[in-house]
Amino acid sequence: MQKKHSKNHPELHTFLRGHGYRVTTGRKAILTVLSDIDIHLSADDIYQKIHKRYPYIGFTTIYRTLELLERMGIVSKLDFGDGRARYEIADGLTKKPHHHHLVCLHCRRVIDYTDFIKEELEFLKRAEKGLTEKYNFAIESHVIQFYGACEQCFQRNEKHKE
Amino acid sequence: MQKKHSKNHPELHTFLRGHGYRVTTGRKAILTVLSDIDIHLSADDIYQKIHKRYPYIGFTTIYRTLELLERMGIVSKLDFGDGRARYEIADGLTKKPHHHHLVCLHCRRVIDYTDFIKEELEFLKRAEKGLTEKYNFAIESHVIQFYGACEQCFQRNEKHKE
DNA sequence: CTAACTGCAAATTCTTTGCATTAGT
DNA sequence: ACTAATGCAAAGAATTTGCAGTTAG
Repeated sequence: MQKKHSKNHPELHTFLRGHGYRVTTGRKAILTVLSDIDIHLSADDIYQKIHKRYPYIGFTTIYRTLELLERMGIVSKLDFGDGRARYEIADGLTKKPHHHHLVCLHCRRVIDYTDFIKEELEFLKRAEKGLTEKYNFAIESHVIQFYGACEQCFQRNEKHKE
Repeated sequence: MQKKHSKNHPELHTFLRGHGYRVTTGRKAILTVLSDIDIHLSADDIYQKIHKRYPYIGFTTIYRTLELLERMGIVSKLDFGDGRARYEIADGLTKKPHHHHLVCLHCRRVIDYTDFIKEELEFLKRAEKGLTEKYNFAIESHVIQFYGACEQCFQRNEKHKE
């Protein structure tokens, strides 16, 4: 159960110091939670997780840290359409492969999936090339997301129809 | 310049009455703005547009109407990542072909594009089929969106580097 | 030491809600 | 007339900001 926060993220240290930022307890703690959980977390999720061990870290620090980490490309900000942002370790900085999200509109559960990435990449490559040429738009990122009903919610709904 | 609000949306009348809802001035006005502009508008955009002619229509009505129209599949709610929702006439209820959005992260401009829809459909068809089978997830909608730098912002940025 | 960072509380912004009143049908 | 719909003002929720005190390097 014990973590080694101090030495956990040598990259973080490099990243931050390299840009003149300081490596603080709060920043390490926040990154550690994100790494350990390794799934999209809201600011509040992070607050809850950290609060036990670091009661003095407030939302201000969390939001400011997330903004910083996002700016540095270490975390990605996600939106699942429920009015609160989620954050996860950026693609490429985790062992997890590139993935996307299936968002259940009924129970708000989110399923990560890593399938069809090859097809997706093919489509993206073409689209990005074409859009860049046609609109002179330099694509930096994309969002591909599916919304619908997860198995449980779908079944529950089917039952109601009977 | 003159509009014929009253007879503008026979479909709306059918839709609403068919579900026991009433056809009110506010609802007609809001749908009319969305149809006339035919581009993603925020609640505030809509408020500004109709406020001149219908000063008594407030945000409450706008939000409630948009929610209703969305629930009925007449308008789509969009998210461009800037913390405020946009709304546009749903695909299929407008003459415009299926489209997606390029969002400039720097000036927040949004470009509609209708290219690569065939490739996209192919990819989506496969992905949806596969995801439905693998996760028993009933896909209802999807979001495909590109973020980046529009021509102007990109050039401005390049200049700074020199 | 000193600039970057933080917590706190207050402010902002978008959106939602309760309730008395108004207006479709 | 009977209810759905509305306006108003107030509440909510997520996020941001000003500022004075704290801490990393």
